[in-house]
Amino acid sequence: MPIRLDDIDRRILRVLQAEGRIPNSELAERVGLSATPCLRRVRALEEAGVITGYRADLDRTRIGLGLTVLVGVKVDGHRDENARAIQEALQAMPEVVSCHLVSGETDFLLQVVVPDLAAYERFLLGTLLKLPMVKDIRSNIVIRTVKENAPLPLG
Amino acid sequence: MPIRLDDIDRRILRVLQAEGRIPNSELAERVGLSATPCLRRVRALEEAGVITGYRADLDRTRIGLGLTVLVGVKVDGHRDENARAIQEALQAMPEVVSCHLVSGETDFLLQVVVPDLAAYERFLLGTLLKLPMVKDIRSNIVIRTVKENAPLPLG
DNA sequence: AGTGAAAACCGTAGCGT
DNA sequence: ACGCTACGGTTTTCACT
Repeated sequence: MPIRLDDIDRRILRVLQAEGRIPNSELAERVGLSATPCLRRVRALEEAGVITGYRADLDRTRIGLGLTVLVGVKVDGHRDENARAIQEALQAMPEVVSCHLVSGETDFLLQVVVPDLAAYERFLLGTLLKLPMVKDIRSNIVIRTVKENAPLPLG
Repeated sequence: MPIRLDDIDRRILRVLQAEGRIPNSELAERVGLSATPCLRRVRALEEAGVITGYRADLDRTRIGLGLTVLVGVKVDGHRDENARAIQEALQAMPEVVSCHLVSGETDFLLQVVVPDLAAYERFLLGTLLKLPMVKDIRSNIVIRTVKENAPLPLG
C-alpha cells in the first residue's frame, strides 16, 4: 500500500505540508525542478492518494473557540457491537474535530472544541452523555497546545 | 481576542477549511462575491491571524507511517518546573505530531506517528523514556481513525 | 465595501530533448 | 522523466461607484 517516493517527491510533500497554497512555480523552484514536471508530480501524488487534500488552518481562539478538551470515552459491552452506532453519532457532532478508536485505557479518544467551559458542560451533559452506550468519560482540559498538526516525518 | 466575523467571512472560512487550494475566483463565486473583495477578505483574515496557514493533508499509510499512537505522559514533581524542558524535547521529536499540556489524568497527551510497532517500541524505549522527568506512559494504539481534523464549527 | 477592466503572473498542454 | 514555449486562465492592482 505505501507508494514509492523519491527525494524530490519528499521535498514536494515537505513544502506542501507547510505551505499548501504556494504557487506551483515557486514550489518548483524550491524543489529544484521546472514548473511542468513539478506540477506533474503534484498531480501524481494527488491521484495516488498521497496528498488527500488542502486546507486552511484557523486560529481557534480568534473565532471564539477558546477551549479544547481531549476526551476519553468508554462504551458498554463489546466494542464491536456498539462501535458503528457510536462512531456515527460522534462523527455527526461538530464539536468533535477528531475521533480515534483505540486499544488502551479507553475505547475512543476525542478532541472536542468549544467556546468555553459552559459550552463544554452543555456538550457533555446534553450530547455526549445522552449516547446510550457510554459507560465512562474522562475529560482532559487542554491548558496549552505545545505542538499541533506538525508535518509528518518523511524519511 | 476573538475577531468579529460576518456571514461572508464565515462562508470563506468554511470553504477554505475544506479546500485550501481553491482559486480565489471560485471561492468568490461560492461565497457570492466578486474576486476582488473576496481576496481582500482572505488577506484580512490572514493578517488578523484567523487563517494561520495552508497545508496539504497526506495519507499516512501511503507514506509508510501506518501506526498512530495516542500517548499519555506523566512527569515527575511539579509540572511547572519541568514543563519547559519537556515541551522543548517533545517539540523536537518528529514522530510527535501533536502535543498538548492538559489537566486531567496525565500531564501531556501526544499523538505519535510511526511506521509500525517495532518503530514505536524504538521510539518509546530509545527516545521518550530517555527523558529524565517522565514518570509514567500510557500508550493508546489507534485502531481506526473515525474522524480527523474536521472543520471547526463556525457559528 | 463592491465592481470592472487591465496588467502581471501562473497553470497546463504539446512537443522536443 | 525533464524542460521549453505558448496559450488561456487567475490573481492582483487601480480607478470608480
